[in-house]
Amino acid sequence: MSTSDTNAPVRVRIAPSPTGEPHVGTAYIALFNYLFARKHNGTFILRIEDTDATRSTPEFETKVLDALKWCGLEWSEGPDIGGPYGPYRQSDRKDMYQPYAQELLDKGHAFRCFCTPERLEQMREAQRASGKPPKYDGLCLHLKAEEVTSKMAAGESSVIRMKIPTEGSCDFTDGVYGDVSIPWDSVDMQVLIKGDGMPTYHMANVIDDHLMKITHVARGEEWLASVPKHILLYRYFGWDQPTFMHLSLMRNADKSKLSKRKNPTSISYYSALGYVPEALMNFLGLFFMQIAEGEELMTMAELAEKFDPENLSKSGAIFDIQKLDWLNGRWLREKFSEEEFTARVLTWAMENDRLKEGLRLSQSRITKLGELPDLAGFLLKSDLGLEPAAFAKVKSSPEEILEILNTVQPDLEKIFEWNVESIEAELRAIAERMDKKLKVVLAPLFVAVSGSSRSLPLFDSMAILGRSVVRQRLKVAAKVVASMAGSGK
RNA sequence: GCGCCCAUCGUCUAGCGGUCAGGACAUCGCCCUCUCACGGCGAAAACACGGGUUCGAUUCCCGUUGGGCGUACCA
Repeated sequence: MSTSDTNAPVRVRIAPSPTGEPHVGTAYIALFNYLFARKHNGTFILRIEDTDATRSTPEFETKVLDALKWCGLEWSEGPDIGGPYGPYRQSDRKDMYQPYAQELLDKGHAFRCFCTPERLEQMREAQRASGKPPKYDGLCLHLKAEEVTSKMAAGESSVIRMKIPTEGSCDFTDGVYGDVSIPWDSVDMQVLIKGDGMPTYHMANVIDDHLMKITHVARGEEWLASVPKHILLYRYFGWDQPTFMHLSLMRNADKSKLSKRKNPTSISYYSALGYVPEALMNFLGLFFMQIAEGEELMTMAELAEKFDPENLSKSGAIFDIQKLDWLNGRWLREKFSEEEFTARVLTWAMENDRLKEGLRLSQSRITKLGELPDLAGFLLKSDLGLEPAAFAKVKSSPEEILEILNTVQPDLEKIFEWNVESIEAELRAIAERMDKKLKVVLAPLFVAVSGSSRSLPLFDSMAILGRSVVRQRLKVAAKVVASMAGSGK
């Protein structure tokens, strides 16, 4: 199988999907691509993968772009600045995928499938029950052309699936993992075009990478098992395939894939706490080079210099916040002049209007300016240092507080757009559902979020802090209260 | 369950047949010092297990165990 011309100019991309808070894992993969491009005098591009119309939002897209810019990872082509291979947002490319899907249909490499999600679910359930791997059973594989047209004419919803070889295996060389062999019978007949006409990741990704002349696809290890589908598509289209490089995933302390449930994963969480982007990039960059001995404090330029994509670790590294802390501290005291440091602090305090909003909310609540740190300081603190005593003024029992915290946490995750109104609406709904007065539900939240019962308005505070910081504070509070519940208040 | 992948101090790692298994973070101790940090010095701390191959395995091969990812009309 041919791969891209090794003399072609290097073009790499970061392809985030705007379906949630910008993730440090995205920054990690983006940094790799960015450094790779720099190393090879190549081009680093940004493409928005918003083919999941139900979860993607323009707000998240803006946040992703902002977060990546905050990291200092600048792209040469992207949805915000355009470029010769645009558009760079897959939803804007929707119509481009149809002819390719038709081509596969015409060549017999793909077929229409009219199975309902319900049937597919039942099918998988049955397969699982009988100990077989869940896989499309091929019901629509041999529909006659007339059947397809009549079903289409009848307005039946359909998807397009790709055909997969039944024997042998897909062998390929990964830039990180080396030779990999995956049997075809473990590969499912992947949906290429969804019922809503949008392509799936697999389809859009291959077509866009080809059209955008991407030479190296560097992405998370979670995609390794999908490579056969992608390679097969390149073959079906008769295109050269790029070089694949799968990066081991960053892990939670328990070694599972880094997730917000177990760890703060939002880039905005780290910026809110006062980590500087240089330190975060320095920290993430350390995973892409082998420092046997010597200085680990590095600027982006030094990272690019020492970057070594040839010899990457294949096992996932735990996101070690203590090492990040150490690096961040060193950046603060060694890399910044007094002036630079002061400027950074001011910029940070004003980020997201944190300080400005805090002052606005404080004005009517203080008699002396000196009360500000106590009243609004929680908006700037990285750690509340919460102790059981902080809950003294909350009338509920520790058990009830814990119940409230544990109910609120998952429900706040459901909030689509994080703002004062949506937070208030959700919390009122929770109180109603729990059949408690609003103030009863809110009382422990004031303490969890601000560290005190005397505080700024809760909904505003939560909006200013941002969902990732609030998530973490609720988690910490639950832990503190749980320890009280055990020993009596 | 099935497929793929991974495996050195608590954590990140160096090692690519012969090393007292090196460094960094964290931890602990000492020094510096008006406190706390910073900084300096030092300590403790690892080759998952079992078979091979070899004069010799952390290193190469095979198993076992453990872990991860995937198994969607999500990416």
